[in-house]
Order: sequence, then C-alpha cells, then structure tokens
Amino acid sequence: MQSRDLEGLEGKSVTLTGWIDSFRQLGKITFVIMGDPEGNYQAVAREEMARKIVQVPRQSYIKIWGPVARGQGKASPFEVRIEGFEVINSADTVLPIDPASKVNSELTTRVNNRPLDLRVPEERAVFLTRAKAMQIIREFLTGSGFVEVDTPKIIATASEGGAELFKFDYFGRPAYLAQSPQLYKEELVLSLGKVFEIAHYFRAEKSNTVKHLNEFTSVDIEAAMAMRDDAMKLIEGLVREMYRGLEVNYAMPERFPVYTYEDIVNHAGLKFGDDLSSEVLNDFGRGKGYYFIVDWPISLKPFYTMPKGDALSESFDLMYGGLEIASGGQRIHQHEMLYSRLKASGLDPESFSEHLKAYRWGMPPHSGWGMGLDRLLMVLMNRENIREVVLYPRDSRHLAP
RNA sequence: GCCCUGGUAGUAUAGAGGCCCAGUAUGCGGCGCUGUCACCGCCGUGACCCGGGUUCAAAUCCCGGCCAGGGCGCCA
Repeated sequence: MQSRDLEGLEGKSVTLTGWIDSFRQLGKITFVIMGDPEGNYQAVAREEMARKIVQVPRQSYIKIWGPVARGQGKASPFEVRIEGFEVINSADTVLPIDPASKVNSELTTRVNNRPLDLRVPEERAVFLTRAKAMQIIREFLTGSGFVEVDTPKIIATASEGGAELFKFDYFGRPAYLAQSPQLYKEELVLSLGKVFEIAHYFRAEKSNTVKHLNEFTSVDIEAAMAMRDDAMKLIEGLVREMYRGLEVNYAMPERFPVYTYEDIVNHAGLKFGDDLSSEVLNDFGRGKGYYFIVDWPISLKPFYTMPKGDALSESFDLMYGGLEIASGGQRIHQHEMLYSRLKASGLDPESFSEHLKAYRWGMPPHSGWGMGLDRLLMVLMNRENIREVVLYPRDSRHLAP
C-alpha cells in the first residue's frame, strides 16, 4: 500500500496489515510510517492510541483500522487515522540493521540479514527490477520464436573444460554441478531450432572480486541457422529492450561499437594469442558503455567455437566498460570438426560421446550466447558489487544465509 | 593460488602511545512537545575480534591467530 493507493478510499474505513517502519512522536499526535510489500504510507494516532502504539517495537507486523483522510504529509497526501490496532507478531527491539535507513549498514551486514534488508523499499526495488527483467527476457525471447527449456544441473562430465566444477557423490558415481547449459542447448537445436534457458550455474573457482560468484544466473540462447552476427543482433536487441522495459535512462548508441581482438591487442601492446587481462580490459573499456569484441583467437575459445580462417574464431564477447557481460558466437555443427577440435583442446572425445551423437543426426548450423544476468543487472542498476543484485549470494566465503 | 587493507556499542563511525574507565550519529529506555516528514529538545543505556609481547602507560606499536573487505589470477 502506498499513500496514493489510499486516495480512492478517502472517507472510508479500512483495515490494513503491514509493518511499522518508524514513528514520529509529537506530544499527543504520533505519525506511524507503515510499510508493506507495496511501499510505505502514513498513519496517524492521537492521544491514548498514540501512547499505546509507540510501545510496539518497530518492524512488528500489525493490523490497523480507521478512516482514510486527506493529510498534510509531503510524501503522503492521504493517511489512515488509526482507531485501533492489533499486534499480529512483534519484532525484536534490537535489529541487526536499520530498515528505516537512518544509518546505512554495509552490504555484508545487509546480505546477512536479507529479509529485514528487503523491508527497505529501495533495496526491495532492486529485486522487483530483477524479477521484471527476467519477465522481459522471457517475453523478448519467446516473442522472437525461442522455446524455453530446462536442462540438468547435475551432470556426469565437465561441459566445456576450463572452469573448475563442484564435484560430489551421486549414488557412488562422481557427478558435477553444471557450469553452463552449453552442450544441452546445442543438442536441442537439432529439434527445437531456437532455445533459451535462464538458470543457475556453478563454478568452483575461489574468485574474490565484486563480479564473480560461485553460483550465478545465466541467460543462454542457441539458434539454428543463425550466424554470429545474428546472435550479436539478438543480444543487442535484448539489452535495448531491457533498458526500455525497465525505464532505465541511458544514452544508448545507435549501434554497439564492434572492436576486434586484434584492435585491443594492438592498443595494449600485446601479441596475438595473449589473453586479455582485467587490467587490459579495464583500461580499454574505460569510459565505454556497451561494445563487442569479435574475432578472438580460436586458441582462447572453447572447443565448440566455429573457427574463422586458420587462427581466429566466429566469436564475440559483449562488454560494458571492462566487464564481460556475455560471450557467444557460431558453433561447430560438423561432427568431424567438433571431434578434432576436442582433441586439439586437450579433451578426450570419448567422454563427450553422448554429446557427439547428436552431430551425426543432421545438426543444423547454429549460433548462440550466454549472458551473465547478475552482471547485466549490476550495470543496469549501477551497482558496484554483484552481491547487491543477488538475494543470497554464494561466494567462497559465504555458504549462508 | 598471490597481494593489499581492515576488525571500536545493535547499526554506522571518530580515534595515529598519556587529552579516552573511549567521542558522535542512529537504535533502545525515560521525560517534554498537537501536523511531523531523517521532527525536535533533555536525561539515561550500550563497544575497543582473540592470544602473546614492547612500554611507567596500548583501541593506538610489534608478533601470531581468527574473521572480513578488496585487487590480481581463474572466469560469466
């Protein structure tokens, strides 16, 4: 309930439930700032009622009743004149954070007390935006002919090599938590054509940065008969749609600039084949918004990446400044080529036999990408730390809450 | 894995060897105030991460531990 929602109820008596955000006591009149999932609104108690209600601990969940009247509040043209109240469940008087936000707690303290933290409308807004973002993504991709799929997160073999995976015991056999849906989404292209998945993935890397988590959310797509440029157009369109749908002001360029890997290597004075470090990307990306880096050396990309000429690949990364938001490109669809790329990447084709099967059944050419949703949201909401846009972040130091 | 920084009331902070049995804000308890809007004023409450050491004297310096934040690497 927000003050403006009370407008149509002027003169009527209402009964509302919610929590007490704060009190402003002025002698015989007390203003009670009430909160509920929709927002904050003002209620007023006088005389005896005022004396009684201020004894209820802040953040307690209560029921109030009384008529709605026009008020003089700056942010609350309408208010509830409290005729009675009932404490449904009281809160501790010592709270680990201050939901009235008179003192701002640190991110760690807030995350450790997330449910209470989210009683702050501004903090709740982050996750309402996140929810809406996911809705926009689903609508955009579904509207573009993609089918939403669910692939397993418990897997038997490493999907791409590279990142460390979490290993665990699966009824006596070794199993891993999925690092990406890469192999499954490519297999599904065979019959579904265009697929997408929004899910959590896991990396067992002991990263200690503001942009890495051990459990993160990825938006993945894969599309039959799409070329790399089609995949790039799609993600650019999706990013634009998200800014539009979420009403985030941002000076979006006509088109996202495209740089080649070689441009950056030359700019940084590196040699072909060197990976681009955070330092190089931060330097190159300084002052830049969204842009693409294309034509990476095949040696720096996973085995399923389609080669371009001898040394390059049909790949791209979507960047924001120095931060990698997504990566993708065209994939290999020919069995023989995939087999030899596996070997060239130092992987054992035998352990990918389940996956390779699909490439003998008429696999169409295809392209796709995987996008770090948390990272995009971080940029979109102008947050410094990925943990700010994840409800219960998992990093190497935090397994709880 | 490497490196840097930091742990002071519930929360957020001041503090750089004696001015500190630790100051401020907010919270909490109390008193006053009839329209606030971070209401205000007054009183009270509550803290130096743990263990050693140096020193006449340690929140402050040194060593170790634990915990946390961040950078690099890895990676999305």
